[in-house]
Amino acid sequence: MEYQLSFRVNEHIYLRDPESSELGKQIVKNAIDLIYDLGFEHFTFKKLAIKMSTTEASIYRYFENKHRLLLYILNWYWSYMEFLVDFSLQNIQNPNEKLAKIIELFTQSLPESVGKLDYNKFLLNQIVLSESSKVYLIKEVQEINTHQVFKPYKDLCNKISEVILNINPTYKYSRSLSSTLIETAHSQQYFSKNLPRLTDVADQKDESFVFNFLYQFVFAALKKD
Amino acid sequence: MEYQLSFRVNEHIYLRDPESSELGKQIVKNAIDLIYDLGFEHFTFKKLAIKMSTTEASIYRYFENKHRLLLYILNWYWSYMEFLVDFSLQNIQNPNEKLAKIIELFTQSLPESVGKLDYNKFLLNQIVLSESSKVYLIKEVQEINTHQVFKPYKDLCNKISEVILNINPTYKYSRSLSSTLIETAHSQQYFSKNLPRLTDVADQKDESFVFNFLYQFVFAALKKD
DNA sequence: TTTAATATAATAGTATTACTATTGTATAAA
DNA sequence: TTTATACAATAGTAATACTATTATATTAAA
Repeated sequence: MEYQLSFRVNEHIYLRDPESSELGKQIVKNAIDLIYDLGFEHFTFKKLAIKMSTTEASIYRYFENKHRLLLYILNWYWSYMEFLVDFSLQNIQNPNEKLAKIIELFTQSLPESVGKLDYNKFLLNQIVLSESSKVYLIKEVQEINTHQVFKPYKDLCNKISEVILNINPTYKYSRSLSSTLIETAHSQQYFSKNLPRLTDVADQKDESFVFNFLYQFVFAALKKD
Repeated sequence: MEYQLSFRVNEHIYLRDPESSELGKQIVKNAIDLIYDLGFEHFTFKKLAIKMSTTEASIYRYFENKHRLLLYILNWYWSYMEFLVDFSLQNIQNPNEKLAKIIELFTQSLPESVGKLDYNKFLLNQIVLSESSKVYLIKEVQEINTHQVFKPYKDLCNKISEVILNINPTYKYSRSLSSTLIETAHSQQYFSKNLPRLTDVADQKDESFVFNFLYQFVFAALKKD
């Protein structure tokens, strides 16, 4: 049995739903490839249009600007990760095991086995590591936040935070620890690869380093005295 | 007694040393103000030139592009923070107290009492919160890293990592914990202000929230079993 | 089955941004 | 007094971001 995964994305993010047409889907798919190749700063709608043999103006009918397109991809990623958390925690009762599983999801490559995506999981994961914080580290953050465009991120943190409170109901920083878990998973993976002296990774190919680091400090933080 | 603080910045970052002329100093000082006002994405050399009543071309004689200018400011910030760590740990013997002091430095407003700067400490601190990660989350990171442009950040982490190893000599992640401390201090302060649902902050004006959160988890991570 | 309405994307622009080659002027050295 | 050279301004070009308008295809109505 093979199934396709798809998520509804907040309609304030796009001008026209990219899921509603073949061109729209291709825009998102090709954008992931091209942002991976060029980095977000060098990525432009013109280059994307050339890659897809369409025109800039056609892409502008779907997204106001490249930031919105990145935000769309991240909303998609956060929704997907929340699904993956739900999916992976099925039939696990022990909350400690649950949290360990969550840390694994954010530090290892995304599982190929769980559902089929329209997008390349590896590339999606890579651009999340380098580009995700650029969707909220902007002057307009407060303004676009009123349109709930970060809701999937907050929902994801909430879900993790529930598991945390299950382990230690008196812990006062369950949401901050959740967002720190996610942000640190990303930054330490990025540092391991690009600025390893900011980490203690021995072998840059070692996928388990960030898992081990996060596992140690997240569980230490939750230990009751 | 009042003294002026100044740091040597890696010469690969600029075309002409901004410390070497009045115009150069003004470029950096005004850039901090304008990046704070507009955000890095909307900041351009043209706007900076108009603000300073000079020309774009004159600014280009100092910095190759706006990213290099931001990198210059961050190098300055990292050097300043390393100085502040050194300064603040004087006469503290207890390594636990030392680390508490370090967390305080990264989570409270920068102390006005320590030395005079050419730059506005408050604005410098604010743009670090929102813009600092943009200096390394770029496609060219590996290439510019070969010129040691991130050395002040690595030195700063090393210094913190020494204090950590003083507390727990067998802890295996002293550098990762240091970079996580700094990155988390920044991201949680940013979230507290702009996306509070990603944190557990009660009152957005509460400066001690991020300190308390970080203090709890850093010391928990270092506890020996 | 013809006409009208709608949806879609392409053409063809403009304004802004990023960057550079060249020129002009002031100061210092020969 | 002439010659360097240091510096910043003028005056550009190329790329990027964005938009108004037009063309075409499809669907719906008469």
